[in-house]
Amino acid sequence: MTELDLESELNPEQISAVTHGEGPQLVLAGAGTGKTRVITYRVAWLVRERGIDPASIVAVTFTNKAASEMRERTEQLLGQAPLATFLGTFHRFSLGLLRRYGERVGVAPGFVIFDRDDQLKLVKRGLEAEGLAEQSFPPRKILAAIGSAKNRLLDAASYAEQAYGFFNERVAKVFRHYQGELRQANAVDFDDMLALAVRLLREDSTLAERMREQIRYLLVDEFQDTNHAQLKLVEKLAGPAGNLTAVGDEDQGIYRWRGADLDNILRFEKSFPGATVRKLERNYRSTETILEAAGEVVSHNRDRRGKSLWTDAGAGAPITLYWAGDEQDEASWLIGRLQELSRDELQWSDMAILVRTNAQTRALEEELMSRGMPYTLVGSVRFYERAEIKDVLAYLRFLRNPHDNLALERILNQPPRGIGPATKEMAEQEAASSGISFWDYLSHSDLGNLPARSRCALEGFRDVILELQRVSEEPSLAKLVSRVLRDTGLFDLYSQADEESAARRENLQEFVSAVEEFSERHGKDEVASGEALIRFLDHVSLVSDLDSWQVERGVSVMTLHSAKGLEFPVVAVAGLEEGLLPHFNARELAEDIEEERRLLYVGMTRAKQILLLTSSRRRRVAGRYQNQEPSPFLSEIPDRLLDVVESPIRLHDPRVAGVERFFGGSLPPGHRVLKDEETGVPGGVSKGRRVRHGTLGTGVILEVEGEGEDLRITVFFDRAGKRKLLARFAKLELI
DNA sequence: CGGCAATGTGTTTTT
DNA sequence: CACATTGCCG
Repeated sequence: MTELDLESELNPEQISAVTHGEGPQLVLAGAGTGKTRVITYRVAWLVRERGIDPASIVAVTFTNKAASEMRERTEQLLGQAPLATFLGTFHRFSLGLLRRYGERVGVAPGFVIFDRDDQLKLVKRGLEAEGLAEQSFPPRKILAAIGSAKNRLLDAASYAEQAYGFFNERVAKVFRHYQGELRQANAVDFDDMLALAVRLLREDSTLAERMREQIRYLLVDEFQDTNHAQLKLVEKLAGPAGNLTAVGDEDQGIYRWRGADLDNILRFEKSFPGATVRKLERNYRSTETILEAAGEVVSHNRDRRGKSLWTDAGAGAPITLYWAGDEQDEASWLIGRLQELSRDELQWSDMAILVRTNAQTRALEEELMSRGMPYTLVGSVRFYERAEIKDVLAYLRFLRNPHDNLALERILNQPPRGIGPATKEMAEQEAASSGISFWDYLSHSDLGNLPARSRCALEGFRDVILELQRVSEEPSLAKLVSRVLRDTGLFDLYSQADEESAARRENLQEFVSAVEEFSERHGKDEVASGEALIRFLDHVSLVSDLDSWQVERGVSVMTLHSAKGLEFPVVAVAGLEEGLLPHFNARELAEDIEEERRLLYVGMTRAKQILLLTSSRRRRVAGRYQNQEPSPFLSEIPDRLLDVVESPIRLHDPRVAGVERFFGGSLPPGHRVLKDEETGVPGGVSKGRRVRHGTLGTGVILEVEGEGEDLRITVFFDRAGKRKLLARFAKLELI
């Protein structure tokens, strides 16, 4: 057993946070200041030095990955395993509560969790039922409104009460419908998990009291990303004077769009009066240059308490900013640069490329592939969201909960077994006229009223399910899954030799392995298969791709959001352009722009030694080339910290810069860009190009100076000789 | 009923 | 450009 040596392992600020006594404390921990360390040491200290029962400590993190890291490190510190402390996400915690006491808030045991696709389907059905067109009421928008209502702890009824205006009143109707269907299916959505947990604790004060007594110390990580429901949950569990340690950094709040409320951290003392507030400002991760640049950027935000990070790591290398021609050029320079760096002592796994949107990863991936460099793409194609996997999951969900009619709908004719829309419609009618559910009708009626063909198809489906239900009584989850794959014909669906089929087969096999691994880790003998099935389905709903990601193979490519909490010796943030970062959809509200700035801040502060930034003049967006302006955030980085590299392509290859670029994004009236086939050379205003002028005739470009409105072009006209023209006025046509 | 083709559409981040 | 949805035909 190792000694807990705080003095030599922690700095004074960290020590006071770790050894904080009773009452709430907020630890404002800047990027790289060792907040994980504080949490793990605090848990270890409470157990070791204070003799606190580990089971009475609850530590909530934002991702499962963070939780398992903390578990590992804490167990290491204590030299014992496994710890009885709850260490997991808000959602996992809430789900645990609901699995035990859910009946008190209206969810029957065995309820399932609807994913985003299910949610959208419910919204669409609600729209249809209310006679609303998807065009004027985009399902995603409706769903966002419902989600945000739930985050604010409004149920359908109270939402309807306060909904004003045309749009919101319709949302309220869809919301009511949506919630009704959830209940009918005995299902909850993601936001329900939190909202119902809060409701449970509000309505059952005895339970709340018991929980508060049991949880003697509550620790919450990434507090800046908590939403209203999560704050209320924390308040319920800790009590106003409770032993809460909240750790967070308002400069790293990047989940506003998901309901996160920065006020939770900015006005912490309002929720927890008398709280001690500490700051961790000593950074152990990055160089001075990186810290200063990132600090300058984020200092432009208004919504912050403000802190200044420092390090004694020394200045380090300057930040390199590359002005790329287009996204291929960007990828090629960036990855070339990484290749150069790998000749030093750096490994591929020491490097990460961070982007704002998943779409940006394409060009990067192509470049990495073509150079044969090892890389891992994080999170773009989620395993459990692949169609073939969702099919199996739908069967499992339905077996566990026959009220899950979304799952039923999915599997009814998958694989195709002759149950088309017409058959489905008829059977639904029959079920409805008998006043029973669709499945009850299928399993308990003789289907005599249906045409023979439909009847046979439905009976086939019924028999498959009934047989599988028998299998699911047996204890082995893995066996059930393979039976599902075999008996339903799902696996045979992909028996062809083509690549896609093979990939899907592999995925299904991987799924079976995942089930086996899960069963082994969760003691397969102890629980009945039904219980195991619930646990597995919960697990699937709660894990993300990032959770299983390890810095193992190659360069990591991921979104800025996924990068939170990680660090790499070399970090590149690509696509620093207006419209991407800050993102187009976040350009209106000051709060949204500040969040985009924080996103860049998060990205920059992931870097330990080397930070690369790129900004492209041109980018393919939805298949069309678009001219891009540099991100305004770039000008917030002091010049002296930047090494600027200009794409060589721009200097001599007008293909990339493009004529639009020279005209500041739009061509003057009367001008057009000739198609490449028309000129033989891809269009662009550059030296040597021939042009035609309305009155001066044809000529050749000698010089191009200035930009945008000030763009001046010197042309040697065949008839009129040398003339300097302001491109804004002169009607020049490239020929 | 099922598969395919053509058409049209929209583009963020995810526990 | 990629995806989803729609419409058509076997």
